[in-house]
Amino acid sequence: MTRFAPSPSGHLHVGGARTALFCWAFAKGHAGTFVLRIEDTDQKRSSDAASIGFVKDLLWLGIGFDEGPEYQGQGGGANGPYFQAQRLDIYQRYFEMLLASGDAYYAFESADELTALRAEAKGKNQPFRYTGESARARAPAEVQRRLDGGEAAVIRFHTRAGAITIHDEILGDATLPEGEVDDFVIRKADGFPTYHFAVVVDDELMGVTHVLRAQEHFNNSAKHIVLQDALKFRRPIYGHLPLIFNPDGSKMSKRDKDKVLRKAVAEKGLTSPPVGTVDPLVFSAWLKDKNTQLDLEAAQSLALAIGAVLPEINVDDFRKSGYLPEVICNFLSLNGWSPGGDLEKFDTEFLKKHFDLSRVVKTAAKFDRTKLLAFNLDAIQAMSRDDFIARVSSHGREMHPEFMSKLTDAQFRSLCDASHERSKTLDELFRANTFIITADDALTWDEKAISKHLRGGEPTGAVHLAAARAILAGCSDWSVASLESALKPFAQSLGNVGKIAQPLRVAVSGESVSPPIYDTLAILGKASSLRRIDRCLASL
RNA sequence: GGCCCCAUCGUCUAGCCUGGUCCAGGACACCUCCCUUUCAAGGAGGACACAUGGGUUCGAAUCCCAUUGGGGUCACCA
Repeated sequence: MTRFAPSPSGHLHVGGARTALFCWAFAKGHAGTFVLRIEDTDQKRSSDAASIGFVKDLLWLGIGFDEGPEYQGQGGGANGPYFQAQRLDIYQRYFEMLLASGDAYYAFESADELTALRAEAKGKNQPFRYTGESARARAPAEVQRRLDGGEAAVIRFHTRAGAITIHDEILGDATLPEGEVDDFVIRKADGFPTYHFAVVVDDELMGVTHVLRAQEHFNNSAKHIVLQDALKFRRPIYGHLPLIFNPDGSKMSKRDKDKVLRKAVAEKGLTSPPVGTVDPLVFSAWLKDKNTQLDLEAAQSLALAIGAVLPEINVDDFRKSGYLPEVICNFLSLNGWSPGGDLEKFDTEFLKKHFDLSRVVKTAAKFDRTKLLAFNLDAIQAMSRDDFIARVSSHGREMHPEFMSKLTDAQFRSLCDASHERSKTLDELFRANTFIITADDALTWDEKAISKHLRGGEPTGAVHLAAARAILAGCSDWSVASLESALKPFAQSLGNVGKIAQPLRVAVSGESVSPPIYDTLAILGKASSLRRIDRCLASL
């Protein structure tokens, strides 16, 4: 049995997704159970209604769970509740056990006092270690009196002397010398357990046998081990997964979006937000303090307004950008694991069958979006025509409803056919072809494209365009094939086919880049194409 | 800074455990050429790595040690 145990969040980021995927694959490959547990023991961060929004990302990826919160037919189970905040009475029983055995004690230092001690240690370049001698020596009666008096107190675990060895299926064994683990807090002043305590109790009670988590948790394992021993719990088998970084080696985080925005804002010299994007007060506070983050919606509207492209961080970002869930899973698997040999492309069925801890790599990976994009392209090209149309259209209905509503079914299908082999994402076709849904009378032309392809050349592109217009006007059948046969002889008479294709392209699309020209004309239709050409000619 | 972990092309990685078949394989990116109506896509080639220094050994990418570099961690966050 494995578990994925994130803190509540509306979004799943790629690192979390990889952890979930590996936990899922490992459990499924061993006829085991995959549990989702929500670690919501931090009251400050756990109030949102959207607290488990990330579950929809999990399901989109195809990662279902056997036990956990009930959500769209997933979850349930006999070991609940699966929200830690609902398990307080359970933890309380174990606190009392440790208190009674002398393995835990009350401590009364305030957060400020501890911060000061920490700062002092830091100043001397020493690690901070809580030594609980005076607290442990306190007479039970005094402790009781202070508790009765309503004084704020935490419960700390009394870590016994001795080195602690962590067995890890991925990293091997590591031994922390005595004194590395201090008397850490297991119950906060608000009565909630800390992460360490809740994890240990829940993993035992839920029957978790294998704990796969990110490497940043490695040292925490020592704390978990001493707790398990004191509570007479079984020790799960650990596997700490290598971290995933940005290409520049920095940690991947939602802050990266703010970073990109700050840079774009600075480049544009903006001192106030574009109207209708971000509240001016929020904006100036955000500009002033580089540690603050805009919320997702604000960030997106600001990005749209200033033409910045936010980096994809969350699984949902990738979905919106038109990546395929199966490709995300495939690619994520390759960050930290490989099946060996030269095999790179595989699905989650394969992963389930072949995933094993011994082939997990020890080194951190840098997340390479370019390779992801290449994988996405490969997967799209491998789709059947009908599949592609279905998936693009479903993406379009959600992300680009206006675009979809302005195209007839036939137009959309032609556009798909013209775009299939060149689409790296499901979104590209929409972003690259807005000229199609622009009204004929509203189309504007890119100045550079006009001067190069219409005004330039000898004779000018405009002359060829006018000639082509005459030929097109005589076409009764507006299909790709007949357009081609109508235009080709003329084009060839000019020597270079580009002489006619480029002026036409610019005239009907406004830009020098579009799908193949015959497809472009066919999609627009005769009336629209001629109207655009006429307006273009008139505008010169 | 203490402690822990890690180290193969720019990137993800195979090979390492069970030294020789590795003057190190694949993929993405890159470069060149071809195709071509734009952008892509596609085709054919190419360049590119065992961090350094010591051992062990007939022989080391593979085993050992040191150095260097990178990362993690040191919360009443998870």
